[in-house]
Amino acid sequence: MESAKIAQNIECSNCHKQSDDCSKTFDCCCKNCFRDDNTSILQALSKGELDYLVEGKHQIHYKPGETIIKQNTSSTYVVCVREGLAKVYVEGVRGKSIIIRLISNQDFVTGGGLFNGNIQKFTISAITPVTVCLLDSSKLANLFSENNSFSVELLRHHTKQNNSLVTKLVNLTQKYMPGRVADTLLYLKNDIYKNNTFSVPLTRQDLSEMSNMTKESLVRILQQFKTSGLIKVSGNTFEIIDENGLRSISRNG
Amino acid sequence: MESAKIAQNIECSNCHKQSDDCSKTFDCCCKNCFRDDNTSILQALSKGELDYLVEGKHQIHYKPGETIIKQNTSSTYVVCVREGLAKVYVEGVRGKSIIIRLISNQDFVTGGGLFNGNIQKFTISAITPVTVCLLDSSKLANLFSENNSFSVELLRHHTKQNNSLVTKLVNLTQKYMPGRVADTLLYLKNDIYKNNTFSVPLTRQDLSEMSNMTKESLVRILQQFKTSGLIKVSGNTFEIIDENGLRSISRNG
DNA sequence: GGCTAATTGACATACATCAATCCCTTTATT
DNA sequence: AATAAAGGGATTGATGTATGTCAATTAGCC
Repeated sequence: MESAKIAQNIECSNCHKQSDDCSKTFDCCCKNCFRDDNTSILQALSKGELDYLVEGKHQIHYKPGETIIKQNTSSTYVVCVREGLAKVYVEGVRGKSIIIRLISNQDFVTGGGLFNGNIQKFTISAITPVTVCLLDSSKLANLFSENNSFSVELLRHHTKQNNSLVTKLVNLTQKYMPGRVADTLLYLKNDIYKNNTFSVPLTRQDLSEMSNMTKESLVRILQQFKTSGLIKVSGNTFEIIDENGLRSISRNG
Repeated sequence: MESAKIAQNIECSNCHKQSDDCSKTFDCCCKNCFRDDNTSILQALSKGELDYLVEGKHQIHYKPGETIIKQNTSSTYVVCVREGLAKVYVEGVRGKSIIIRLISNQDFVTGGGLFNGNIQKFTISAITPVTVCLLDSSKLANLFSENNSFSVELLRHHTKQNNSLVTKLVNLTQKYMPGRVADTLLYLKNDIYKNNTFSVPLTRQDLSEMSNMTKESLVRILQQFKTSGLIKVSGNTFEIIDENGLRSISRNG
């Protein structure tokens, strides 16, 4: 153990990492926190670069329902979620919305404005109480120019987002409702909660906006899945009984 | 005019540019051709870098209907269209496809595999006879690392594609058929042909796959637009009579 | 006990499907 | 050269169905 050296720092009460930043400010949007996430594109940054990025960041708390980023407005911030759950969605025609994805700890949203006029293409709003870091996107742009492996990571991030949008396009336009609900349930199980049983802070309306249908239709499909023995539902608690069954429904549209 | 110096080169019979490349090989995927396009992301490259990229390129001809890139296969090529019209589409469930966009001269498709395992997320096939350059994507990756303004352009390109996918997602899932057909017609007029009257080499099936509906439905909507005086249609020749009318239909879904 | 969300039912409709006909171009035949 | 046959796309009509809309009821929850 090399903890001797690290232990000189006070452990942050919130994120439980050793950091001079945390120890001084008790502010958990600290450098260590960023580095902790193996999937973060910020991993490619050196300590100095991370210092530069984190300096002057804003750590903000939002209550459920509050808007973090508003679609079609200009914002020079890049959002990085520290705590809680938020939804990224597009406000479409006639008041209908599509939830693109859910974001939680360490998730990173560039919003479509990077190097492109800073106009946000999504609205992001808090579902649970949320803590986010708002990073200055011009700093990100500077790092993009200076650190090549970081820019590769950022491009990869965009490529993946691109591919997931294409998949969503196909799933939402070509599948019947059962297939779309199956996709939503599998997304929650495998990508968000990573557990067969999970309790979601989402309303039926939210779930329907993830599945591109009305809330009434969503409820009906959930009932069908319940009586077919594919899932158990009790309020906001879901249990996936037959994942292969759901997969099959998803495949056949 | 500085044509004296340039005139020492033979003019390429095909692309009508002066170029030693063209003059020797009569191969129109020449460096001059690339530089000619103001919107090309390749503009950010120096002459030497362009040489590096263009060296070893493959210029290939395709007949109508031929597949240039096949979805879900691995390919280390990046496609750059020199001549003709091709469609970029996703093959979805139950044999249905969605045409994402049409590509013609100078258009550039990275396909979703760049820095991401080289698996293509789209199928690209020729509509008219098509000439494309296939560039080695690893060379693109090298240039990405070396030339910062090029990497910025590439990221911007991805960001724009991202935003257009989001728009497509909303349009195709939330609008009624008339709104979707209006979008397709406005796309053809403003983005592809840049003219009120245009003759498309597309079948009704193609148009329907751009609008996410069956070909029968597409035909019916076109009839409605015709009798409403919004457009004139005769075979494959379209004339936009009332663009504002179409815009209004597009907005209201 | 009142508020919002969830559920259920009856009904309306946008859209797909299926089948028939039409139209136009290409190929074969006399 | 004129005509017929063939084939594929375009169009139109009749019908079925997936899904949305509207309204009423029930269930949770500060």
